[in-house]
Amino acid sequence: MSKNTPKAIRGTQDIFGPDAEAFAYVVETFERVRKLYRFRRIEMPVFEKTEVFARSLGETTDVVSKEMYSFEDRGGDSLTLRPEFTAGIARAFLTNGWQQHAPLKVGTHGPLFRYERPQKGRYRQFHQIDAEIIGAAEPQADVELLAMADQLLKELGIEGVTLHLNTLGDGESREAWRAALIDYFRGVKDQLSEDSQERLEKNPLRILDSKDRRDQPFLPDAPKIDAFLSDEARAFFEAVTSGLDAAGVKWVRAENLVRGLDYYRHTAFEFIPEEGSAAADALGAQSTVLGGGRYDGLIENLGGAPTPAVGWAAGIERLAMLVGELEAENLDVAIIPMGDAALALSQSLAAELRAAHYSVEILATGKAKKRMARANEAGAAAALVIGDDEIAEGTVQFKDMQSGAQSELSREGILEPLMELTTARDMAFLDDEIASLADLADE
RNA sequence: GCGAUCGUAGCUCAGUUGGUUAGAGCGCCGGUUUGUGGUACCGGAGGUCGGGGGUUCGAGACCCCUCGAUCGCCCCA
Repeated sequence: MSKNTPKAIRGTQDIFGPDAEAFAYVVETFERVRKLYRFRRIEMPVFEKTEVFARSLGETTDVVSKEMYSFEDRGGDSLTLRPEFTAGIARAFLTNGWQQHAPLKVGTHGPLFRYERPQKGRYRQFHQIDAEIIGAAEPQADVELLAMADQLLKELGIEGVTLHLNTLGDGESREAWRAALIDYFRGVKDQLSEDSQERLEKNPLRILDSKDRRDQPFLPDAPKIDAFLSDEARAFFEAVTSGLDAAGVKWVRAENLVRGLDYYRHTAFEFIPEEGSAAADALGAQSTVLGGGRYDGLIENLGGAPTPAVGWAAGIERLAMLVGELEAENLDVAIIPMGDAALALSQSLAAELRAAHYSVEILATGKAKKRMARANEAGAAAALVIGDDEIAEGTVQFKDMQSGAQSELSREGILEPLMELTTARDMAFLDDEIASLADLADE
């Protein structure tokens, strides 16, 4: 590589091959599950006015105070590359009058940007899938959203990840709890870690999350949210948990789980790999694979009418790491033309076969030996060799790549054996799928 | 933003206390059949040792800076 060659920007990635297949698999699976739950697809701009995020997430959060890609456009407006989806969706809900569709279930995916120190599973341009229910105050919405997340992870074949669930209560419960936490931690302030001393002012809830050994002794006796929950908030949380049980979604209570963004109320959750599991290993220090909660105050914050909402987002790269590397699907037909006349014929043949929904690759360059090897490499079910002799006869050499058997068939005659070969291959694949689904059902 | 480790062919790595033309495996290209694969054998291409500066008679190996990756903290999906 020449030293003049430009390099990629720090924290961005170029994804190719098995990793890209895994990435696409995550998105495709999300799209499929999304439809099962009848979430509508939306597309969102990648940038917004800076205030959309500043007001939504909270000025003092790390995301807003030091991680946003903000810039002035030529008109002098301060714009920001979206660091998350929810704020922009809430803004769209208001500016487009989507109230008329409430309760609105929507899903999307795409790139997000955060100026952070890159690490495994943490990038400056990263990608998320996202699901939101806006305008639904009932716990049923939380349950449905979590059931969808749970099913998504199962469909992706991800194991060893569990739902950690907490409630932050309604606005009043949360404030009362927050005040009690500040009181409690202020009493032992000089014994806390430097980080937590700072958190005491900025975001006391986060102290509960601390991994610092100096903070640990004070955590068990810290005030619990449960003591501050209003009757409504308690009833709400009970409805969520019993709904999850009924839906067959496994969860554990995580009293210390809080979320970093200011807009969360009531339900807060994260799917986290179990300690020591392969999943935990694959993710390194980035433990949360999917997270979210209820944000009843957000839309009001942006100047709208009070509107309840719940949502979650999941990192596509992180999910892809848990999925592991995937191979591209096998090729159906490799066409190997020998000579110019044969090339022209292969192009029309390829068009016909592709119209019939067979995947086709024309291998027109290199020696026959090399091309056959490439057909094999691509996992072709069949190879069609065409040369001057075949053109004269109106035939093709049809080779079953599995058995190696080759026969000369009329051009029209290839469809039937081709269908036999590909369905045999697909049936074998389906048998495996059914077997693994049966295993899943047994659990 | 803080602390630590690392950076040699496309990939995974080896390069002894600094010393002549920097190596291996896999991959790639070619040959052993001028139109045929998965094995075997033979041959070949490919690296300004992340970049810049310094120490030295001499540096891939030592020092400094820089860029990047990885690990932990922080944060978060």
